[in-house]
Amino acid sequence: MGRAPCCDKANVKRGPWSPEEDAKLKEYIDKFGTGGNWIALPQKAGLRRCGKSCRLRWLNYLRPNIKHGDFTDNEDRIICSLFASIGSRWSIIAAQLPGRTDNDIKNYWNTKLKKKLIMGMAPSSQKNSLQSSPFPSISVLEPSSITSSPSLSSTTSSNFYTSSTPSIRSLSAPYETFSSIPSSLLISTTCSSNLQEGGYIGSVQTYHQDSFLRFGSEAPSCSSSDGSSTNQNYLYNGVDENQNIIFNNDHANIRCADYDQKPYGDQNPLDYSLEEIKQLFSTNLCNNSFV
DNA sequence: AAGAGAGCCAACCGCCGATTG
DNA sequence: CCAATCGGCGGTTGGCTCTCT
Repeated sequence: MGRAPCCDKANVKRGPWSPEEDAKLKEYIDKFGTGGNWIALPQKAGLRRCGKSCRLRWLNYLRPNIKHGDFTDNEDRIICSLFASIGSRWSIIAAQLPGRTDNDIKNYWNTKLKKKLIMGMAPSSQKNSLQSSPFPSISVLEPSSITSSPSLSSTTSSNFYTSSTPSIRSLSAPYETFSSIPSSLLISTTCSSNLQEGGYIGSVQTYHQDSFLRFGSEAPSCSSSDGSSTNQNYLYNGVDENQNIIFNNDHANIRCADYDQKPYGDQNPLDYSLEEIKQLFSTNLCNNSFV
């Protein structure tokens, strides 16, 4: 037997919201907040709506800073990579895309992105990679591509997949292999580095069961307001503003944390070499020898 | 121009886990 | 400890719009 309905369906309005209802709901929440009780909210706000309907309307449409409209290539990449690693956990995926709702992402995936992938139509800059593999691969840029541009995000926002740029090398990233690693072990991972080449590696995000494993800092800051930047900044934070891991010389200082247990921003950055990152995404990962 | 089909997306449904009394 | 309640989530649906024939 299912649970009782949350409201009297006979006495609540259903279907699309009118501008007047939107205004009422928004005005009420702006003034009083949700009060932690969606069920009681519609009555207080003077709405003949189910509390769940109010909640959905607020979260998916009325809430401030909601982003509507086309998804960017970068957002495509994040969705693809997270879907490959955790599946249809839309709320978790949405949490990585500020301004996007789980419903939006779900709709976008079901109506567009899935077809893009099936048809081999990756985000425009990454077609080559996805035509050969359902999983994104990691690209590594040579140091010159990092330091030569004041706007890191504009030059590297498309580096999650193989690129046709000659200076970019790609690494295969079989995301499903992460599931074999106990997330608790990953927190204390340490690596040394001997690599002589520099580079830049795409953002790395994955999950282990309910735990979110992430590399990089939560609020990376690698550029000053005038657009200038330094390698030192990159090294310190480990990632750029797009959560991409920065490699320079033979090191990348990145954070690695269990999202559910401790914010990754609280973890000390650890040194990883390019080789070690490669191993992260290759067979060593499957064998747990990374830890 | 009109009908059919496809695409899109807001909203609903029902289940699950957490919380509360 | 247990049942009731609620918030949150993912899957699904229905209706509107767009495109094609």
